[in-house]
Amino acid sequence: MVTIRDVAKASGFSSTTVSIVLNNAPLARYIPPITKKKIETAAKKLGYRPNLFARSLRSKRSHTVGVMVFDMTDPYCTRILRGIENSLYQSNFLPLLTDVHNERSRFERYLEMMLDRRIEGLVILANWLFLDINLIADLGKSSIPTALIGCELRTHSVSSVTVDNELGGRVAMEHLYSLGHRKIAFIRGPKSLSDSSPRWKAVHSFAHSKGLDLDSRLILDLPESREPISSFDAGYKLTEELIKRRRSFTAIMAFDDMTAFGAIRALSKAEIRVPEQCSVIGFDDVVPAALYTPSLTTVRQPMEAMGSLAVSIVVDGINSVLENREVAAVHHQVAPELVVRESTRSL
Amino acid sequence: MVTIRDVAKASGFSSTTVSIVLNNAPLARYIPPITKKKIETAAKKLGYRPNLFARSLRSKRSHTVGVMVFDMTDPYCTRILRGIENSLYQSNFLPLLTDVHNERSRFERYLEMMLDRRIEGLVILANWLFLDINLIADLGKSSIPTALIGCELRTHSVSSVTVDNELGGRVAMEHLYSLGHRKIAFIRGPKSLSDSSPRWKAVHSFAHSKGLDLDSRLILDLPESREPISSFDAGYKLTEELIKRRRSFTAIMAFDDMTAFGAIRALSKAEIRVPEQCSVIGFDDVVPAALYTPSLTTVRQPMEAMGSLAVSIVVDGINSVLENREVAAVHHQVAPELVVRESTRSL
DNA sequence: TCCCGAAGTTCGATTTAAATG
DNA sequence: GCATTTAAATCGAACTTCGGG
Repeated sequence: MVTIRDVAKASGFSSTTVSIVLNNAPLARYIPPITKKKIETAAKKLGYRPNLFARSLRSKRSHTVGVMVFDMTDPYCTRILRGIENSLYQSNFLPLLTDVHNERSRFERYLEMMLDRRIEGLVILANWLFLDINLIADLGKSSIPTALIGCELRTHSVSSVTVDNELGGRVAMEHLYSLGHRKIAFIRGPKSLSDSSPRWKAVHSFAHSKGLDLDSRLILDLPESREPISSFDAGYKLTEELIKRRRSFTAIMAFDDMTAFGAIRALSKAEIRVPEQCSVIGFDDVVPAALYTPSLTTVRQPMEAMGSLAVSIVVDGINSVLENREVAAVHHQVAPELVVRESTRSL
Repeated sequence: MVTIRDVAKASGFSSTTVSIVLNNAPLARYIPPITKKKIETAAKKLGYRPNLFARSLRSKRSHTVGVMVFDMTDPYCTRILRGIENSLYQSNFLPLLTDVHNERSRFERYLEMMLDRRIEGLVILANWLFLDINLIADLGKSSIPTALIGCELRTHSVSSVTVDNELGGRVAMEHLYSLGHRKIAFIRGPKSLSDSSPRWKAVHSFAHSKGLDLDSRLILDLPESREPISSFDAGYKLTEELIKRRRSFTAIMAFDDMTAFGAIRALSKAEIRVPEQCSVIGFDDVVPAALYTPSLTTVRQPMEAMGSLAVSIVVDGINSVLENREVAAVHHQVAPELVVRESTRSL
């Protein structure tokens, strides 16, 4: 391995000068262009690459940002990760990406590993609240700028990026309503999930504003669970239950796309055609939504943008820390967007 | 930050002794239990965590393995990553995970970043051959144990893990044949992909062995492309083309699951019901395959296992390097497995 | 010789303070 | 004082060498 001393020897200068030139440090303005050129060509010729361990040991910087996701096999994660990765790539930070599998023990162990590697910032993608609030709150104090995607800790000093769930719920309802649907079945999210209640609140107030009353026998709740697949299974079972109740409905509003997929499967089993006999709308717009048959109408979370936003919050935070400025937590809410495909149709 | 010297001071011993005790180095056997205990409790009380930069600088070890995937939004990647991540977690290595987006420039830049961070091993997940063979071959020489998943470089000193595509092709054919299908349409993989030809070879020889002749007007090829979504689009378009030709067929064997999804969509548009009027079989068994309506019959690649296998190859390689033993490239082929679901049915 | 512990060197870079003309 | 360069200290842990009992 070629070291800075090798470059010094080859160029005829001291390692100090080499360091100053190659890093374009403040002192570099005193160094004549000829010297610079010599050093640079020597470095290039030798293929010099600075040892990051040595550099980080001295400078206390790692140029690394930790990224934690709750479950990488969940297509929801995947798309946000794209945004995170892209932004980090552009900011010259390397992501230290870990998958927590919705297990608290993994969360703790990976967090330790990241701290050991001196991450300068942290992005946590966690819509399911499996994580230890206290641990995260500690982070806020630890001078490691942190952003949460998909949930919010208003009380603490941790930034967040979330969708406007209320808007999303309203948009979905407006869509179904405008297509003429009045008898709508609902599969709501689990109560422990912070996304659930604002979506429902919007549905409720929309219905109220239109003088539509909601049939409580057409409202079911997703059970608490942390497996992403389970929301498909639950969607399937709850829709079967819905059909069994023999209350007529012309549309289903599912908590998320996975639930919607389960619902479509159950409808199809019961020989109810989508969208001819029943419309279905999801939430999220995960990748498979566009590939499904029928393709799924859904409320899209701008996932790439959310990832980028979280990164820019964290990177700003890192810069603030470097300049000894105060870092304040920010809370962003982004607007979702209706994507009309084949699974909904007017009556 | 608390350093080893702080622990030394607090426990009343020198930093040497602290280092020996906490690392359980060979010399530790001479040190009396009482000393050890004192040092350990002091370390715990202070919350001492060794600085990895300092440690790595000295020891030349990073306990990090690089992982490169071609596209994280591809569900094929996702599932293999699970296997990789799990095994790495158990081996106490931290993955440095990067997503190359099927771009060569990213591949090169991330490779450099990884090398700079002194990865001890590398796992590359790349079924699409976008990558620079030469760069990878260099890796083989660079004493960084490397494993390729999904393609093979027999000529070079790089290990690999692949599926037995020939077996997979045969299994799929046997399934369709046993259901009574004789007029089968094929959407083959792009020629540049190493998976394509063995699968087709197996189909061909199976047909030959049964005296079945393949109608060339029912055989189409996926175009060359690196977008995962495109295989859905291509599957859709090619199936439309197939229908337009008005040659009757009772089953479609698609190159992979994405292609199969596209085919199902096209069939459904043409009011051809799956599986009642046409069976469809895929390859891979990506997560959405089980969620699709109808759920997809497919040839499953044991993806988690493939990821684990690649990791164990790399970890073995790392250990060999540490003990100055020779590292030989190994080439594993794993057996795929038929998963029968709803998209195929007997005539 | 065996056991225990410490002083000092090393890894490869950055940075401070200082030395030249 | 100014432009140009460098010796030496430093970061935190690991390892080599050595000395005392």
